[in-house]
Amino acid sequence: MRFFGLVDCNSFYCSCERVFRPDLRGRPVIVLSNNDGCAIAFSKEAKAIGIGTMCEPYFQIKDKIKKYNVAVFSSNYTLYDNMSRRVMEILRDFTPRLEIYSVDEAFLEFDGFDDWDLNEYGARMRREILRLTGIPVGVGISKTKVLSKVANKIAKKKTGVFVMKDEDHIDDVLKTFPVKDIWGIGHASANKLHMLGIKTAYEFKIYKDEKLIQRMLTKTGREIQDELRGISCLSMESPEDKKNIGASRSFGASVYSKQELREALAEFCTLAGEKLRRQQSVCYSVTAFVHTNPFKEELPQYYGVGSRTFSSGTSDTFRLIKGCHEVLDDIFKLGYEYKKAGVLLNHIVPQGQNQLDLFDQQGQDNKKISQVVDLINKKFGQRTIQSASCGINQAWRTVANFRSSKYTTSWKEILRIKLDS
DNA sequence: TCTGGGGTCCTAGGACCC
DNA sequence: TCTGGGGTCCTAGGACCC
Repeated sequence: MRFFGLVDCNSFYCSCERVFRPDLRGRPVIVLSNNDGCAIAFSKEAKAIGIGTMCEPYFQIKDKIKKYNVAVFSSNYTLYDNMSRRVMEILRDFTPRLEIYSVDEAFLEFDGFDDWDLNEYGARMRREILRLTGIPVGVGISKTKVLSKVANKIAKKKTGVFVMKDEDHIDDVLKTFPVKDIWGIGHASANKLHMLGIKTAYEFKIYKDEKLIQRMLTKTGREIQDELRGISCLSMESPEDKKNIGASRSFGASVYSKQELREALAEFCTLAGEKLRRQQSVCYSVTAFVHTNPFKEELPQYYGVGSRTFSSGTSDTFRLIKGCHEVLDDIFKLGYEYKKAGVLLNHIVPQGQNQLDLFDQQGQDNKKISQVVDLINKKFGQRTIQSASCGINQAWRTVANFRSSKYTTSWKEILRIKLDS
């Protein structure tokens, strides 16, 4: 018998912050999105006082934050990525098959664990992760990935570990589990199922007209139905190279000039190019976009987008920048208040499969420069060296007023402890 | 004043080919 | 009067995830 486990860190970003700030124990904590725009992570104390709606604008909850003395943080992805890596390394000791699903979640496959007490095994995972990282996690175990997700949600409400093995037990749980909370069933699909009179996961599981489900929810929905029935359709996946790479940001201040958009696009090309080179791929085209603030309905709105194709695959930041700047020449319109811009790299293939351009004998990519730039930035920190076209002052740069330290990745920011004598 | 970012998968429909 | 059929590839858009 094969089982799937899902381990999920509780309020991951908040938990990371709290590891290095034990004084925040018991106090509500939230973490804001880029640009300090809205709240994206909440400790259970924050949820308890009614701050827990994903992407609630920060400015709309400021009163509550003050009233309840909520600790507020800007996102510190350097810290979260590093803490995530530590958690995942511990999980590797518990199964030979681990799929890192996101920064705070992983699937585990248990094949040949029939005689094991999976409840106890899950509890051990929790203890070890908490002991070694300070991060609390929930563990759900069942017959398929979708069911393990269900079990994980139950685990969080209960003791932290929940195992569903036999059919009757699973059905009992599914009878009280809303169909809209199933992994993979979003708003649109839940509404469609409601129209069929399906409200619980159990009703979905036993719904007979599979052809109708296929037509309404596509193959994805059909597979979820089978997964609820204990038939595994979704297998463990290994990390693959990204098929799309993007970099975009909202601006910290309003942007009106082409020059500033040129800087921002150059910066995003730098970020995207680094990601592309890290997976040793090249892209054949780049898309750039700029747009106004859709929330400011009283202002004229504009969304400009365009692409450039390269004669050969590239991962050269400077070529990406040049392409995006050409696009900007096409799409820029004066007189708008721009709020966001971004770049997308398309048609990505492994470096080894790059088709060189017949008429481009010496190659337009300056591989050596990119390599050296990457090396310097890795050794001395991000943006130690970069294209001057990214600008110096960068008035448009995302704001982050409540950023914590890079406790685990920077000697300069390591935690200091004062000892009273 | 102030509203995130980065991905994946699936399908329908158009373009194109023989 | 009457104008095929089958296949592949690509892309845009929808839905969903964390």
